[in-house]
Amino acid sequence: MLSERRLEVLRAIVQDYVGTEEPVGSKALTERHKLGVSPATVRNDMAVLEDEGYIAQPHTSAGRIPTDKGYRLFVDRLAGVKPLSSPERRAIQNFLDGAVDLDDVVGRTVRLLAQLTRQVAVVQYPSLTRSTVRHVELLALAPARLMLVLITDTGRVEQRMVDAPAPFGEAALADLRARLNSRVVGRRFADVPQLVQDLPESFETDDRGTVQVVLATLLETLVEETEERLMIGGTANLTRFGHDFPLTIRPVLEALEEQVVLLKLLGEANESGMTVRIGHENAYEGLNSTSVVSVGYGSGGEAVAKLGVVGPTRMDYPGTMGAVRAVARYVGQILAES
Amino acid sequence: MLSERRLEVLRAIVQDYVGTEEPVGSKALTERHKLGVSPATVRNDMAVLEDEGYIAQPHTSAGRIPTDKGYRLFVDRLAGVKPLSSPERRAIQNFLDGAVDLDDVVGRTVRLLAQLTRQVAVVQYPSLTRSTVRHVELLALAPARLMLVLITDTGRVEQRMVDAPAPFGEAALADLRARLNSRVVGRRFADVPQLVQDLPESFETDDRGTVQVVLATLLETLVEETEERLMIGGTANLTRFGHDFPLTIRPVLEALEEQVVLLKLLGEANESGMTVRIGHENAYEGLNSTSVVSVGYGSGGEAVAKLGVVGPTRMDYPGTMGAVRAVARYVGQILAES
DNA sequence: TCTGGCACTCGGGCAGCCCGAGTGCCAGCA
DNA sequence: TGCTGGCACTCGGGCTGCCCGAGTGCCAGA
Repeated sequence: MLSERRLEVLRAIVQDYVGTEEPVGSKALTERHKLGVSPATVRNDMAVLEDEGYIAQPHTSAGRIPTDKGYRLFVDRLAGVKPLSSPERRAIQNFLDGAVDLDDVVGRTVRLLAQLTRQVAVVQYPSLTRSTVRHVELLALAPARLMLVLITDTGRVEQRMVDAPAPFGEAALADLRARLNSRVVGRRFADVPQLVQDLPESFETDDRGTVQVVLATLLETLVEETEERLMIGGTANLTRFGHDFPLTIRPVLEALEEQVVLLKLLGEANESGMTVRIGHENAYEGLNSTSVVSVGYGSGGEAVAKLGVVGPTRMDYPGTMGAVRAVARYVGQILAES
Repeated sequence: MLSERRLEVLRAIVQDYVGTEEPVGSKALTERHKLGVSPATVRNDMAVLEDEGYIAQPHTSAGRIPTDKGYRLFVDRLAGVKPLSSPERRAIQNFLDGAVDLDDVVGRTVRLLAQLTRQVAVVQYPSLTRSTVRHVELLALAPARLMLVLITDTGRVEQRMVDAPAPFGEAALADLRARLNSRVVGRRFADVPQLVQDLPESFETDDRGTVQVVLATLLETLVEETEERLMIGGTANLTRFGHDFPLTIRPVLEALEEQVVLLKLLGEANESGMTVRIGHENAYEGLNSTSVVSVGYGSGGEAVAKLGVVGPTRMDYPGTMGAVRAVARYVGQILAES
């Protein structure tokens, strides 16, 4: 167990290093922080912290920098979440209030988050599986060509073409549309399959095939779209990464293009609370020198999707966590209103 | 007017510099290319080319590199468009054929283009203004809450919420839906405004307000969506930019996030043929050290949108142009089929 | 008009040097 | 026992001076 003062030293190291990007030495520490002890004492503390693996020296005769383990301790025990200032809060609200549709909400959120944190922002679109159905529409573009449109309570719209095995009359179409809606509107997507299971039976033999194809397409859409979409922004902030950055930045850019990786990353995050993954805690190798701060957001009490930021392990955790949390909250509000 | 041989020297310089990324000297040139003259002669030619502004020296006692003007001449007069190999063509077709919807087509296109050219790819979604209407759908989510869904011939779907000033009956809704569709289906978006102009008059006074709001929303959607959407990919290729690249890459990343800038960039491109903008020819300052190769694509003979790549001015122009042209062609085919 | 020769320039890389920040250790003191 | 001041030591970074070689421009001759 580390003494109170040693924790204080660790905190000071993290803060200084985040600020200056340079290894911090014992003397500088005592000058910038009121630790009440001499550099020599700090040196002893640092030696202990290094033994325990919380800090490291890039090379002899250099200051110390925090390790992933050090940041972890800092986040868990030494740092709170820094709330945003009220002007910032107002700015967020104003900015998000102007959104006209879901794409716009997500787009604005991603820009906002990138700007606030000066890092790369990732926002997941509200998930289909947790959403409820607001409406299902079925259009005949040609006698045997239908279009299926799915509208969610979060405003998301998905459409699919359906090629019917046989021409499908306008009456049958209206019938199917009505029955489909009466069964699924307001229900969760996850429950849809069993709700429509027996629908084909109530149709005439001629139409049954088409109904089945339509339902199959609907269910398929639900499954496919479980691979969620997401939007990223603020990649220009990657240039603030560090000196050695051509090596660091490349795998990060690659990771950001792999939506699968990002979704997995966000997916790993805790259901409700905020999650911080530091450096090697990230499963994906390319992100080993980055930290990911993510949190769920949703229209009600329940999270329908996640958002977060990706930045260097050397980041301002309290500030970033504050911004992420605040933005998630406001987006949730906006979604609830629409 | 430059002699044939001097042009040949310029071509050799461009090719070598693109390959090696290093200033090329007279001796190396004569060794790698069969120019049939001595280094001394080449030096004289180089001096002329430099006077004319086609090449430059980073510093005395270094080789020459092409200027923007040099690349321009190279593209205009010295280089053709390099056709893809037939395995490449087959690969493109196979890759694009698997697409399930418009988002997927665009997504695959962007990945494909980035991979083929090893540069940053930009693909614009098919434009609404040049598209035609396939269907307009109108749904009542609540008595005074409507949803307007617009479906284009390219498979794009746009939706908007409409708050009606007064409750709107199911009959009136069906009526409006039918009339709207009979007037605009198959017409170009640009023609829609005047086609629906007199619609409100044929409705009862009670409903007229709502009809007007719906139409207003429809027209607004057309205008708003003239700010097109686009998708980018291959940003990881930016790391291959050059040595000095932290300075170069930042403004490029910023430009790539400014959709407006990109759209303008693509928009400037020629209607039909391929357009190459080299270095300072790009209006946007951040892209002054990049070249943009863009071309229109479309389902018929007509271009409905554009796509292209952004890369360093030092790029393989013939190869890039070949890839861009080929991809545009296949995407056009795919769109025509769907 | 091309060519070979020659003197010149200058950036990059290498070796050597110094400087200073930072360390670990130790003896002394509360 | 724990903190402190002092001291010797280490080592990376930056500066200087140097050389080398690629590349140039010019010129006289074929």
